[in-house]
Amino acid sequence: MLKIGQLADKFAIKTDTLRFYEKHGLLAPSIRGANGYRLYNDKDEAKLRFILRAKSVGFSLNEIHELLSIELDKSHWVCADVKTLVDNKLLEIQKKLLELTKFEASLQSLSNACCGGPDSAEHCSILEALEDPHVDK
Amino acid sequence: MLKIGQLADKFAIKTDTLRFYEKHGLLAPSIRGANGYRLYNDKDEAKLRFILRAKSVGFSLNEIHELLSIELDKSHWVCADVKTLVDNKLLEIQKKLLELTKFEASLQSLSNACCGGPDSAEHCSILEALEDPHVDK
DNA sequence: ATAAACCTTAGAGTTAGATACAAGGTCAAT
DNA sequence: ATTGACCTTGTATCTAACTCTAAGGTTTAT
Repeated sequence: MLKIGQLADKFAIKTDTLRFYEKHGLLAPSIRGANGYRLYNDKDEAKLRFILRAKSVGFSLNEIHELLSIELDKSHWVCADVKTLVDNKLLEIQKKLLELTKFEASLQSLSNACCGGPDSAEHCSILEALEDPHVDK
Repeated sequence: MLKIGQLADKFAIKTDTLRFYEKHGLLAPSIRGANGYRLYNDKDEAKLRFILRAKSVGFSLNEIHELLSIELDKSHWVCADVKTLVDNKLLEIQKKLLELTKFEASLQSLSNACCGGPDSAEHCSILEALEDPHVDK
């Protein structure tokens, strides 16, 4: 049985974060002490590990909520349900990757075009590229 | 001279966005009509184009603010100043790319491990991977 | 002249995920 | 018995970039 501070320390998070997760329906301690203190057992700890691991692969708290409702009632779900969540997330991540890759390419070409030296910025090719009314998007 | 709605339409943004940019010191119309209406001239329009183009390569509004203060007073800056902004942004984008690439790889391997079929989720390898107390991070 | 479409301001709400603060109760050690 | 570390609740704040609402004034077309 761990108190909130002990569990937080164990997973290198803040007590505030645990209360936040509780308020948002992700993880409530199984019991409270007579003094009202939150007490977390091994199952709670496993659930927290699940949450943090899901976070570490990019799931949002809302998505983790969905994952948890499956996790806690596995027999009513099938593999396809779980895989769909993962694949949707994958698509989302890939979309973001695409956008960032475009940003990267644009920035790189701006950077390459600029001398980066002590010359006045009056003819800086970066600024010119951003100004130019002929190039769009 | 364009009214706020006309300029907004021209660039496919909302009038709210233009007021927002004004409030945040990015773009104020050169003049106001006798009725108090905002009136944007060609220079304002060019500035908006600059802002939107900077946004399209990934700069935040704060960063665009910096870029604009250079753009509007070029002679007091040198290429190195501009290039530094671009290169810092580039590093930031690359850092995000790295994180998302890790997410992608993790999700992909979760997805690959799962049959995705109509079998009960009780032995779903995705859930097992997220549960497993032995694998960390 | 009246309705639709436009404009003004100030200020509140949204999303996500915390993070901080205030006012107070509890516990362990000295 | 008192200090300090811990816990409780509720509420507020933060970032970013809008987005929306309210209450009202203006323009344009019919």
